[in-house]
Amino acid sequence: MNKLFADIVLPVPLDHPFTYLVPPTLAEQTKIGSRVIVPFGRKQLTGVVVGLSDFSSVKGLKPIQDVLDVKPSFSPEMMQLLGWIADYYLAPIGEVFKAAMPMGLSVEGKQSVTLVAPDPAALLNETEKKAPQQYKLISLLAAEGALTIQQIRRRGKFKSVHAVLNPMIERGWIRSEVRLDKPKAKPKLERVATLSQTGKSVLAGESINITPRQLELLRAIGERESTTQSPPTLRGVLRSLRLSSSTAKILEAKGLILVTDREVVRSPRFDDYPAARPVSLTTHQRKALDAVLAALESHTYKTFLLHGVTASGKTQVYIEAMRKALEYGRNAIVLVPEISLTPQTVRRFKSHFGDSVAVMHSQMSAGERYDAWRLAHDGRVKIVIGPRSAIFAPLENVGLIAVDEEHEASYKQFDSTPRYHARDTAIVRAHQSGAVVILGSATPSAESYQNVLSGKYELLELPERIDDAQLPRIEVVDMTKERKRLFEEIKASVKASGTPFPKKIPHRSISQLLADEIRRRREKKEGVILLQNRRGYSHVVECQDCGFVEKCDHCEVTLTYHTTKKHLRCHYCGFVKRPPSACPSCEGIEIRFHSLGTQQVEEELRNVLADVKVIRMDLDTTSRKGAHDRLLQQFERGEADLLLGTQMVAKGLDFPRVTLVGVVSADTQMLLPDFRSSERTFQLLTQVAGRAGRSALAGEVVIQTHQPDHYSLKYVASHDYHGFYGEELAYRKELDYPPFSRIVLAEFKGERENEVHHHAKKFVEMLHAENTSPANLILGPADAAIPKIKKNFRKQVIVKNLKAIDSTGAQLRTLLSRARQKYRTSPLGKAKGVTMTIDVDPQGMM
DNA sequence: AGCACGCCGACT
DNA sequence: GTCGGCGTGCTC
Repeated sequence: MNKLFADIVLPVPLDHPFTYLVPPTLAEQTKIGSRVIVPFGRKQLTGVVVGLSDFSSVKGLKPIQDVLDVKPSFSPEMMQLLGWIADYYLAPIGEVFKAAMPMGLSVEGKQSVTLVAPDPAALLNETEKKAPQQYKLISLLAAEGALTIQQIRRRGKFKSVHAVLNPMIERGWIRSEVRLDKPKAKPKLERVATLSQTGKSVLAGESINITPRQLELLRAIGERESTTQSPPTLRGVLRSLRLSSSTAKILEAKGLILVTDREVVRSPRFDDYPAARPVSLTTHQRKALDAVLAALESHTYKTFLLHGVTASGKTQVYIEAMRKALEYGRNAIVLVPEISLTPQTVRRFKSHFGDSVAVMHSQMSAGERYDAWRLAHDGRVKIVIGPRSAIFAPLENVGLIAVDEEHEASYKQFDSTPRYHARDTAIVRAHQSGAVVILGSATPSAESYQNVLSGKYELLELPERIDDAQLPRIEVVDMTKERKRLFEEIKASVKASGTPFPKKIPHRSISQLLADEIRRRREKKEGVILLQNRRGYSHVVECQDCGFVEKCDHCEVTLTYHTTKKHLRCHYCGFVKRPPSACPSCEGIEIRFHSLGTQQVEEELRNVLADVKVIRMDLDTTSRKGAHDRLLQQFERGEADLLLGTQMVAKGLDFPRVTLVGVVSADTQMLLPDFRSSERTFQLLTQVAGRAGRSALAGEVVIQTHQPDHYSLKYVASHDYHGFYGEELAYRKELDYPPFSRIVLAEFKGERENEVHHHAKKFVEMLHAENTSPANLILGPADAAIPKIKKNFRKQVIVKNLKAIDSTGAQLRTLLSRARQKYRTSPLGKAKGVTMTIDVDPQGMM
């Protein structure tokens, strides 16, 4: 039976595929999973065939224009995975496909018109008086040649381009066609030369009419071909013999050589990798590896959570597991957070697996990314390493997926559809291909830890650092006491000198202890890393005397201060409270918002420690390309005493000379109005503490805070991961937060606040109207934690879904897709000025 | 999402 | 009179 119709998904925000006719000439090539070019409206788009059938009830179908793939870009398994993403994350299927394609794999075309009338001058005369619009268009086209509709509209200010254009196209004055844009990435080709049969005979001695230079070239090609086992590039041979291409042309014309194109893989500068030195595993590594190997052997799905303290050698476990997977003839994917995909990391994998590894990186050019994708697609590499999007690597038969630093929020795409989580997608992908997953982290997420407790994952632990390095000693400094001490000092000096008591006690962000410790490292020429996590926008009010912070009665998250309305508000449920004039806990009146940036800390450091050499690393100093690496190298060479920075100094850095890590304020992270703030604090502090004492030198960590009794600090100080998660999970369960519930965040954005609020409120009503399940709790609308960004007001609605009642989340997705459908088809959905986005499993609630 | 069509106010 | 605003509906 002939398959005459193809269902095709297109990169438009519509949930359904479109049906096209399959012309007989393309019937052979049109396969499920292949990219095709189809007319869509007035444009041409690249779509993907997701189904073929011999029947369609839709009338007026258009034919497929062209098929781009010989081998389908998307395997059935990949399409199934993308279908899961579309369904779970409530994303249009076409946009999911687009996200899974490397940039440049899709081609687009726009309608473009040219003047084809034989005598334009006559036409201009004819139209000048009676059809000024036509006159304008003709003169435009006569001057510019071919133009797209968009270009015409921009230059000519026509009311309707088509109204003017169409009659002229009908009369044959103008020709219209859809021109495909140049593809953004193509395989790079080089010309290579091989000897033909006659060529070989000539070299063997057969006489022929040939000049000495031609013979020289022929010999060189034959020689290189036999020594390197592959034909040499024409360019290379010609250049080394100082011959021009004309000589080669003559040889080709005489039929002595064959010149063909060969694909060159653009490889981004990772070619210089050292060969791996054999590594002996620690007993803990060995034990963890053995468990993974056993699972690999059974060829069935299984997920491990590899909890290894900082510098415990998790990567080596991935590497050995990958080696085994490859031995079984299977392929592997390694996911790493964007920021840790450094040349260093890549070289590590390359040194073990050489050219079997392809790297995907967002900083690579479109061509490089395209090549990496094709290497995987064509089966020319066995391993793909990359950030989030590498989970879409077109490898077949994936047997192992390693997700390094699995707790990292950057695995969640939050700024564009589809808002998918790469770690969770990895689990689904592994499930469908019977693969083993290793989730590695020094500070696993609460979600993964809970999955261990419930028996979904198996826990593997690396409790010791390699090379006998010790975990650092951690000290928590109470900044409230520090302030009292300062107060006493001032009092004493006032008494002694008789100067008047200052109106305000100066704010100090560096404690006595931290300053002393920094001085000691300077003397010993050891390195110091200082973390100041700037979160200037978090309008959290904190009592400077006792550290008291107001929390929401219902949500247990920090309340945010709204400058305009002068009140405290919860951005989960909308709860409002008046700000206290005096601290409810200690009756102190020194209540302030903290938001000290790295720059101010740097200034204070210079005051406290004379001529201290500081390298500051934050968005300001690392925005230029390469600045990041340059600063780190300076620090490594010992050109500065101290590296001061935001989050970016917390992760992955490995400087043996660093023996002190200071955290200027743990509170900036801890008091963020987010149910994950404690977890993030624990993770960040554990990670940054891990930068200290990575060699024989013992490390020390100083954490400054106004909340010295907070449980996240307590467990960081004692390196007690299990203790922390015991307490954290109890709190999450109590308040029905993930992992005991699912959360969906619907955000409304727009320039007019009341309009935005109206939309959010209506959406809440629709949710209530559609909801039939007690598993779904609807909260809001409420202001987002950052209520206004770039002129846009932000309101949010939260739906919590209790896993205890709705284990699969099906009821949640049903509710949301129904309510969204209702919203979209209502007048609100079509209104401009307010946009809604839906984020399933959001990582940040800011 | 784009994009075109269509129906209303403010200007030469 | 027209220019240009953005509401509305569609894309196989």
